[in-house]
Amino acid sequence: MANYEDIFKKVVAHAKEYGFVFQSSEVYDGLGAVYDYGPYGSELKNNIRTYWWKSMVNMNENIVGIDAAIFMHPTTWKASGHVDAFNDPLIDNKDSKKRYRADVLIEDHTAKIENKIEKEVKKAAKRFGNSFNQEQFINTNPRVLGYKEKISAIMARFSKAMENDDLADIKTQIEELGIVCPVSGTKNWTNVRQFNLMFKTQMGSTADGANDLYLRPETAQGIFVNFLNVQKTARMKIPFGIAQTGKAFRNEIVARQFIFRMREFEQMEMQFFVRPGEEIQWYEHWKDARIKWHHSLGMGEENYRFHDHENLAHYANAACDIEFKFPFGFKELEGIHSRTDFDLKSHQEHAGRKLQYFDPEINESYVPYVVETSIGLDRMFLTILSHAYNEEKVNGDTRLVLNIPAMLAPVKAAVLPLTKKDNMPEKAREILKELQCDFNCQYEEKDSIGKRYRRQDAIGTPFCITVDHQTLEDNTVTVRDRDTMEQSRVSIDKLHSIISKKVDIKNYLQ
RNA sequence: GCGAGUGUAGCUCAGGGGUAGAGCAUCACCUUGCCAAGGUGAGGGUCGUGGGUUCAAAUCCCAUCACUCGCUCCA
Repeated sequence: MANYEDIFKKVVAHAKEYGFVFQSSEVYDGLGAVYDYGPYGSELKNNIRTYWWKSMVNMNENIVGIDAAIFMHPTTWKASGHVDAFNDPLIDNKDSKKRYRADVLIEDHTAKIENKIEKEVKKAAKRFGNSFNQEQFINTNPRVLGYKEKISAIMARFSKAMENDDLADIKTQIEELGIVCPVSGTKNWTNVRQFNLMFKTQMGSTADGANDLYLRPETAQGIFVNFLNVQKTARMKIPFGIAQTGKAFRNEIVARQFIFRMREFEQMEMQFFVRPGEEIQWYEHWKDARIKWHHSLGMGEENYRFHDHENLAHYANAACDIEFKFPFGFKELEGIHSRTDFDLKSHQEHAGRKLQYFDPEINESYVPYVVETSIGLDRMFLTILSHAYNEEKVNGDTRLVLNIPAMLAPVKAAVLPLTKKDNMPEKAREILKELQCDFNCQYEEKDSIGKRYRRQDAIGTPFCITVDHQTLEDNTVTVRDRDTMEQSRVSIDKLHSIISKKVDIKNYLQ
């Protein structure tokens, strides 16, 4: 395991050293859980996005794309459930290190008092036998009344504190009630804090009169609110899908594992709208289609697995993850969820507008069910980078190579004059010019040829094209393969097709 | 938020009270010319930040910040 961690460390260091990923705002000591993509990183990221887009949107005639804004009407997040689900006041016990929802602690406490009432009732029932009038007892017994008063006093104070955002009072209340941690049994509590999943900001240039907005925590809602727009304008018939890539933001509590978990990240999502009752069949369809997409990259089928969700979210009736074997273990890479009609229905209610589809085949209107595929672009990036990173032994020496799927490689070919003399640089630049238009290429003349090969290996360039003396005579060059290190001599006019053959997306899309 | 660790050159690290070091990398020139590490030279750091102790602090003390790991959290 330590070995895996070492490899992961090396991957992270490599990502920085070779301009793939930098820590955000590094000159200011960094910003937690935020990263920037460098020259090669941004190329790789673009290539991954393009591959996804082509295979999802361009290769499926019933899927179209959109690009929705990051800002959305605040009610969107009420409808999606994000506002309510993440307003919980949280408190930690310093001894057990356990975190609790403050409202749950207080509710548990009142539940205990309720139990006491029940006990009183049972006792009384025994005592009075058949003549026992439970209702009367509860309304008159001084002890029971005392308990009830206690409960309502607690709840009243708690609600008031919540309304006023008086977190300090909630803590005081927990202390005064003598609530102890169920694990450690102590009253050693931290302050009550609220963790917001969503980033809040303001729209409007003046502070007063500005509206609170959120940076979207998921891209899906941009698709749902545009459901009718897209369906009508692109004349889509169910079943059909809407895809989009874009940034999403989450105020997570801590940062871990490099770009695996970021506050600002990019999603590649597709929401597929289907007839109610057919969602599970489509869910299976997309599970299959998506795992095939992953396998198409040739990074080892054994490195992927499905993980079915046991606890389904409020909106889902089936859900699974595709997990990839990262250096730190199998982790979620993509989610496939059958989201039912929850989202569209909820928007329908909150917006007061019908979000329905008239299905001419069955002559009926309904709110479509949705099957979602949602993959993290940054996670996909990490998948590729960590899988591609290899240290090979070559003649007692270590070769560091990124075996990135050729189609995704940031640079497809490097054109290298063997020496800086005898017109070789000029010839090499001629070749570069020829290839540049179709492939991202590099020209390099510094250092020994071997050194240049290794530098290209380190950024995952599939081809190195070397111009030598013979080139000037017969227009042939050597082409060196990244993965095998083998060289072959080919004529310059074959270069285009040799590179194409390996890097064309067509070879990967089935 | 708790606990632990780390912060010295672009990278990896050494140094441990007395005016900053190595290797690699970078740049220039020379040399070589098909798989890294040839030669000569150069640039680059007030040792995370602030304060304290001291004649003197990168070094000791305190605080603080950032990062890493574990816990917590992660529709």
